[in-house]
Amino acid sequence: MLSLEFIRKNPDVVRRAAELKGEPAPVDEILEVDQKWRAHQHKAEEIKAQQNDLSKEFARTRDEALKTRLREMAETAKTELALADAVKRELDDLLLRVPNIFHESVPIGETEAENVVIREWGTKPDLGFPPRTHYDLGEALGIMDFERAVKIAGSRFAFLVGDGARLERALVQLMLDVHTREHGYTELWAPMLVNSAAMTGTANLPKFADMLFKVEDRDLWLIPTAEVPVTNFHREEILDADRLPLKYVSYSPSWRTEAGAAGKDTRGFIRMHQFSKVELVKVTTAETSLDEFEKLTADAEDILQRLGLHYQAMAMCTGDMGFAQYKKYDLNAWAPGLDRYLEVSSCSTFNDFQAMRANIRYRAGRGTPPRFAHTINGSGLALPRTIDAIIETYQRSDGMVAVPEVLKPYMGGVELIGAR
RNA sequence: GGGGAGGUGGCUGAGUGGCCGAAAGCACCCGCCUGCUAAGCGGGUAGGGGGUGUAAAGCUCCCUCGAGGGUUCGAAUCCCUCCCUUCCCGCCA
Repeated sequence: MLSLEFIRKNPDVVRRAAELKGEPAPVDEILEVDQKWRAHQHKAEEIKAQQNDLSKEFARTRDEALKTRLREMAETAKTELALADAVKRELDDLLLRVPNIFHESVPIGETEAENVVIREWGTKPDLGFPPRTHYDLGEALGIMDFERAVKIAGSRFAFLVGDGARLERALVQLMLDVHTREHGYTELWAPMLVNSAAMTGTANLPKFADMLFKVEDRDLWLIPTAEVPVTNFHREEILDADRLPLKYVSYSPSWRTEAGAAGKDTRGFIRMHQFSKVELVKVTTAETSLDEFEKLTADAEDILQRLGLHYQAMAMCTGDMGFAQYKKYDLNAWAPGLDRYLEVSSCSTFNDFQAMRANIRYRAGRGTPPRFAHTINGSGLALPRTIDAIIETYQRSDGMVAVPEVLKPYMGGVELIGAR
């Protein structure tokens, strides 16, 4: 979230950012409630201070009249504090609903049409024959099964079968190996159900509850991304600055209701209720976060390059960026069969927006006050669409799919999917 | 799931109604001492918020001893509920 102090001092900056993001921001309401809260707070504190003083006096004098007066004061203080607390809760709730501001380098725009391609790697491959889609090939090769998944779970679920499942596992291994051994990330295996506080820390709550699966009768939610448990790993902590940046990589399934995506990407292995993802997370300082964000994006891109997949890196415009993000890049891999780019990674930096919610701080030096950390994350990469791009890019005219060179060590001798 | 013990600052840990936001130790910082290092000596070091400052500093007040509620003039300390840790038993991958 944005600090109350920041909103007090820069209401116009906050209003403008919200407007360009297409998000509502209760700035005026906050300023109003803030006034109210401070008045109550001040009054409550005055009574309390007086009460504390007189209470000490009573300890000495044991004066019964004073005791009666103190009893009344205690009542007054209690009601006034309760009033102040109620207003503060209202204020806190409003603060959680204010979108983040964005970095000055973010392109201004309303829709995805105004996103900007900042990099392109490789070119669209010319296969020399009409490319087929991954779902067509996947079902023909028996490595993807959507029909049976519908039977046991519903739409937007899938089975990967045989070499399909193996391909997914190989990709996870490759990504984890590269990120831990070469990019310096520490692997985390994280809880995949988290509580409301954690969800609030990463800003999935309160605004986006309808995107999440919730466990009945418990304060537990299925994670929509490992970003949630991993970013919250250091919640309520004060870190030493010389330990930063902290770099974590975590493989996990991710669950999303895909509310609001009805009718979109219903065909194929693209937009699933459950999917695997290798997620990169950094916790860093204010000074280094933009730089670390670029490096994290490069780490994700490295995987695409090793896989030999053509992709574009896009800078998201304000309107397409989202509530919590300070700056965001999407990596879109080319899928020849679908004849379109698929978003396989989304890399974001949050400034101190998440850290403030999760209360993650660091101390820059002895005797200096703690500061809120900056958090960064990005997929490195999301599995289904990466698999799609691989299948469609490495397909052959005979309907079989070649295993990319880097994956061969992980495929247990399988070099060609479909050869039996 | 049943029963016992417990949750205090960066860490260890004392504190059973006011003198406690908290002894002591460790760690760390500053200074002194020392040829250097170690030791020693002196001082300092929790977080959040309000008010007052142009800002910082400072001053001042309030809150925080797992969370919430209660008793009391007054709660780290007493009572209740919940969460968590740990031990024993039960169950089970």
